[in-house]
Amino acid sequence: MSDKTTRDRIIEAADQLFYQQGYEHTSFSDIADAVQISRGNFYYHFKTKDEILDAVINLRLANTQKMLEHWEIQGERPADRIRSFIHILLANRAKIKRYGCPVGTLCTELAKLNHAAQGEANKLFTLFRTWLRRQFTLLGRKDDADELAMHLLARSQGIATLASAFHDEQFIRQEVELLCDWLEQYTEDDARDRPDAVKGIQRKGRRRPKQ
Amino acid sequence: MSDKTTRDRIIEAADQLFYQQGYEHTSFSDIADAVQISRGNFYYHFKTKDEILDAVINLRLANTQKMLEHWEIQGERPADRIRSFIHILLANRAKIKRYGCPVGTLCTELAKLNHAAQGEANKLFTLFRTWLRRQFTLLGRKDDADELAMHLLARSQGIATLASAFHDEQFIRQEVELLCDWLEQYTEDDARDRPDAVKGIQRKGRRRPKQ
DNA sequence: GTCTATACTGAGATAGAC
DNA sequence: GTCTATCTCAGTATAGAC
Repeated sequence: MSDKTTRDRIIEAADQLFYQQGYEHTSFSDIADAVQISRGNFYYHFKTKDEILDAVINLRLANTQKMLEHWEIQGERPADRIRSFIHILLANRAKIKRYGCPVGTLCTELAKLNHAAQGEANKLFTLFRTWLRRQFTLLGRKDDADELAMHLLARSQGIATLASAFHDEQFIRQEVELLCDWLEQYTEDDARDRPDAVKGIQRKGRRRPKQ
Repeated sequence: MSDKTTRDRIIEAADQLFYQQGYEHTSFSDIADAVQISRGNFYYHFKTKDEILDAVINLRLANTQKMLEHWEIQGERPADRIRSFIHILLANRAKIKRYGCPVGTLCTELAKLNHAAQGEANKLFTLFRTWLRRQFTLLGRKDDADELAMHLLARSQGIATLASAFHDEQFIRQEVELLCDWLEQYTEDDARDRPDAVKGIQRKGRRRPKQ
């Protein structure tokens, strides 16, 4: 179909704008301008703003799914896969510093608006949660896999929120290192080789120079 | 002054509404309705929406300052004071579950809007950061007091974000306990008495039943 | 399938009566 | 100090020409 292109371009533009400006603060005109179509034409593709939001969430769900599958294939051991998750904080640090986490900020905004799409947006979190839970289960933590998954998700969210508020990329690096240290204690093989790594999340007296 | 009452009532109503609905999503009518005054009267007290936002932020700054001073007086040891901070997550868990953290969600929203008051709102975070840094310094961690303060702030933010997304109060309890465990390793006196408490943020194999 | 024109709504903001 | 009336403007949404 030829209209598929325009529709997809609208969704992608909305995706970007919702992330950068927030859902409510993004108007039809903003999206129409970005895609270089008229506002009238816009309504041929989407009748309401909620419809666009649904489409954007579905796009994000699909992309996230793909990413998780890619990590699953690429990472041999579960610990490597979890590290892939932790490292998106580094890979996206510039955007996170500017706009926060795309998942967290959307869910937070929709929660305040008490928007009908809240449940859909939260599926993004659930996708990560389920995937992480599986990885921790594979690590032999089947009893507390979900707690660990939620803990890691929460840590990531907090890092994104503060990095954004303080416009501080270095903080992301700092906390990612702490997360990797934290992960080590659950990596059985590594733990056997380096028993002192289990000691704690934060090594006492540690101090890295600002770069 | 007799107008002080009305003005203060406006600020307090705006404070609540900005927290519950978000800044942008709260209209003049919403606030006017809450205070039971007409929109016209409203403009006698505040010329623009930004002015109300400033007033709300200043109110929050003052209240936060008072709370921190209270904790400072009430808590004998720095560790007790830091625990006071951690425990607001529990005390406010119902609201956090529904609306997230008042500081975090406001800063996140203003960042997306690229609003002029961003800097003012971030002072709320700075207030906590500076206070926590001092407590950790008093705990003898002067080299990494700021890192620890930021770490704790980030953990709190993440907890609030996920508790809100998943509407899960139990998660708050769970993570607060982890935070208290984490704090123990920096509590010198406690550490001397219970050397195993330093081992790690999360005790392996631990599993609490859901309550 | 794309465009223009236009209606409707609510929000921010002002003027001026009481 | 409080009110009503009114203005402007942007955002959502629709109808219909091409």
